[in-house]
Amino acid sequence: MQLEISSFDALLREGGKVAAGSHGVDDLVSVKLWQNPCWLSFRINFLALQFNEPIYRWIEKEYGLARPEFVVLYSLGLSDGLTASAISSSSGFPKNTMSRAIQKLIDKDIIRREVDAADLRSFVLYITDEGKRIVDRTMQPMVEREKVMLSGLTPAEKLMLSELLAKVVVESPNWPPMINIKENEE
Amino acid sequence: MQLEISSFDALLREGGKVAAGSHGVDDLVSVKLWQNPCWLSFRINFLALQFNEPIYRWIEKEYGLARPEFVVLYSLGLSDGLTASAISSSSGFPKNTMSRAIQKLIDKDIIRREVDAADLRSFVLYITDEGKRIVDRTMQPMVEREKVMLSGLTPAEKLMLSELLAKVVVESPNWPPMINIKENEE
DNA sequence: ACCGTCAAGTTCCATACGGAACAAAATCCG
DNA sequence: CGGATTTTGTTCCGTATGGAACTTGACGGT
Repeated sequence: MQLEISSFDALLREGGKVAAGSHGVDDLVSVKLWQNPCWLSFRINFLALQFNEPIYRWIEKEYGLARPEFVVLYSLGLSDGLTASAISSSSGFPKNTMSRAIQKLIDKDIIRREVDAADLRSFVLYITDEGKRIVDRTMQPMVEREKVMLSGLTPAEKLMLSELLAKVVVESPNWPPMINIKENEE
Repeated sequence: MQLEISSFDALLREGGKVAAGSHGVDDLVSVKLWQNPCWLSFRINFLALQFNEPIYRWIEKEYGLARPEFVVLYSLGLSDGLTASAISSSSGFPKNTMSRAIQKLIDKDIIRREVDAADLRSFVLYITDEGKRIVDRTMQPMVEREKVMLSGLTPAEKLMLSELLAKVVVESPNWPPMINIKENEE
């Protein structure tokens, strides 16, 4: 078990530790931040949670839409006329979950569905006026939440973060699909 | 509805677009990347998914541990002797989910529980040798997965990303708690 | 020392979730 | 063409999930 950690890896995971200090942050969070071989996944997951939890809770309360439903709606808000499978694959939710969400949205008259003449299996989804109204209303708090989350960064830092995250996302199709991992039991 | 988007906001969300191109990336992903007022949350959630989905699927298959169980185990691996509530609050899982996960881990002899003499309500959790073994075995693929995800960045960029994410996490206690959002219906 | 409040964990329960099997249509290919 | 294979979306069903109520112990104030 040569767990030999390169000093660059250590540098990576402790990146910015000195400058930051451990202000109000929870003890365990501190450990997961600075003494964690998997710094990336922790930070990403933590931040995703900090965004999702309050936002989706609020959307549920305010508009009665569960997360999968809102994902559909939001996607159509960005690009009207999508199919269920497109939304499913871009969001990571399984297609049966999307199917149910779509059904509920149709029942609520938030989206509309038309058979695709070119492919009789699939449907094209469109956002209704009611749907647009909801998207408009929810956009503000979401953008606001992001703004709050980024408020500790300078404009230059925000830009840098945006670029770096985008770069990683763009690279994602090239990643090996995490095949069964090396079965090397030595 | 003055939706006036500042040009800096536009710059932010399109950060790095030119350099990146839209190689193999899915159409909708592309839209969500570059034409999305909520660039941060999309990118964060997308990347979290890219890490979590394969890793937790593999851990489940290989060691029979569901995600909440593994979160407990991993936390104890980083810092032995925690309480359930500490793990719950640092991970974002509700405490009843943690409670069940802990029960299962105890049954499987992966962790151990002792009453805290100082506070008879709470228990202190310890990882067993079996638990340590599992953590050791899972660490490698997780670190590997992160390495793959970051493979498109230069060392300097990785360091920058690490620092920026850490900085945002450290700031999180200072964020306003997303109180009911402004109820300003004008 | 006592009572109201709070915090740690557990249990209960309705519901959402996601894997798997499925039907129907498109596509591939000899 | 015509059968095998893939793709789209739905249905079925066992299980995990998380809100709420609950139990027990700690704590703070008078």
